[in-house]
Formats: sequence, C-alpha cells, structure tokens
Amino acid sequence: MPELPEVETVVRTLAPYLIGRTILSARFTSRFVTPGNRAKLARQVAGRRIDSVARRGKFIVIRLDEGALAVHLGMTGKLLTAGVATAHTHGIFTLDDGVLLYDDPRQFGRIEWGDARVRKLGPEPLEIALPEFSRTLRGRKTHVKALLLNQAFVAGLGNIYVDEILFHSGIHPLAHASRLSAARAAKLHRAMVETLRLAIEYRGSSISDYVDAEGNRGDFQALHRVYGRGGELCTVCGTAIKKMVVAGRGTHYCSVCQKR
DNA sequence: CTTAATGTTCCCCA
DNA sequence: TTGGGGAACATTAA
Repeated sequence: MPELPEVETVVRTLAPYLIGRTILSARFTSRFVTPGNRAKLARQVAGRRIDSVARRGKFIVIRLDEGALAVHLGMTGKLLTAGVATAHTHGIFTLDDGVLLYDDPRQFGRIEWGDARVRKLGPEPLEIALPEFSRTLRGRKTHVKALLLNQAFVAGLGNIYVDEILFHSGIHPLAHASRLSAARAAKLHRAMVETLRLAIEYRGSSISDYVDAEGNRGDFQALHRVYGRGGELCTVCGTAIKKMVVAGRGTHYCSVCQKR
C-alpha cells in the first residue's frame, strides 16, 4: 500500500490530528508489528506528548517530548484517526482527545521505538540534486529497477512508482544503472520528481486497500501508465504492456517506449 | 487450489 | 565485498 506519495498523504492527514496530543496509554498485540517487549513499548509511549509527525522515506516519524516512534506501514498497514478495533488492529493509542489505530492484515509493517532504521536511509528522492543522483547511479553495478527500489540509494520509492518512473523516463527496468548516459540519468531524475509530485497531488494510489489517516482513498491509480496494466495497450505507442519479474517483483513496462 | 499482492530482510551462491 | 535470486514473514482476493 504505502510508497512515498501514500505515506506523505497519511502524514499530512495525521499531523493536524496528532500534534499537541498526549498519549494516555497504548496497547500492542502483534509479535510481528511490534517485535520485542510490547508492554515495555506501551510504557515508553504512555504519558508522552506528540511534538511532530513527519515522513522520511516510507517511514512515519512521530517525535515525542521524550523519544520518538517510527512507523512503517509495510504492505497493508493503516494508521487511522477514527473507527473501531478489528481482528487486524495491532496497535491502539488512546489520546487525551481521540484515538489512533494501527491496522495491518499482513503484519509486514512495524512500530518501533526510536529512529535507528530511519537514519540508515538514503536521500529523499524529492531533495536529491541531479549531480549527486547521477554520481550514485554511475557507481552501481545493478539494473535500475533494483537500484531505485533500494532504500539506501533513494528512500521512498516502491514497486508502483519505480515502474511508472521508468516508463516516463523511457528506460527499461533491466538497463544497467552505471551505463546510463548523462541525458538519460537527467530524464530519470526529472521523471522521479514529476511523478512523485503529481502522485502526492492526487493523494497517492489506491490499488487495493490504501487509505489515508481519515479513511479516504487516493486517485493516482487512474494515471498509472504501466503498473497493473499488463496486457493493456501503451497510451503512447499502442503496444501491449509487458509484465515480467525483476528484483523479485512484478514489473510492468512498454518494450517499445523503454530501451535498455 | 494456486497465484500474486503497494515491503523488507536474510541466506546462499557467484 | 557486491549483487542476484529465492525464500520467508501473514493474509486476502481473484
């Protein structure tokens, strides 16, 4: 569910609701979402005031008056400001005014104390400048799809947006990162920035279950050119969109518009 | 019944 | 040391 545009939308809907609130108590019920001592984590957050809510890569960083929480939504995680707990609710925060629920059927998401993992992320794709971006591309031996998915290279891209960005760049997912020309690297950088900005404007992609913190779906899926369109026709050249497995992920591309 | 799904990590091998 | 492939994690929907 959640790549950079979706997490950004969650943060924007969450921040006004959470900032200034105090967490009265919390309860965690999943040994996957909250590995380690869940009762201890609940004690750590109890009584803390929420100072800020921000996105870093695909993480939501909730800074408290003492310490911080890092939330990763995995594939099916949701942070909701309203609703009732279900069998898939694995985190319940009772606030001085309201409640915050963490729902996650597949439990690939994580709620962690501190920002240790956040500090290991690469630069933000909307902030990295072209020279640095090109330099990093040149130093890598892998194909572009795997590199763009690598959170230590740029933080926040996932399977949907990598496929869409590569389509808009005219670059084949298996193209070697180190062999891209300066012009193609610049095109990739521009497509990354433009695609992410537009997707944020459309409040993310709701493919199956993504919703923001208020339960609203995004609209960017209507603008997808390749992701989820295997077998359908390319909107530019009319060729059937192909689907293959790259870097262990379903990868959608146009074999005519995207060159290796 | 089988397959794939918006993610990450770990293990094995080259 | 780097990087690719595959499996694992848990659940649902097609």
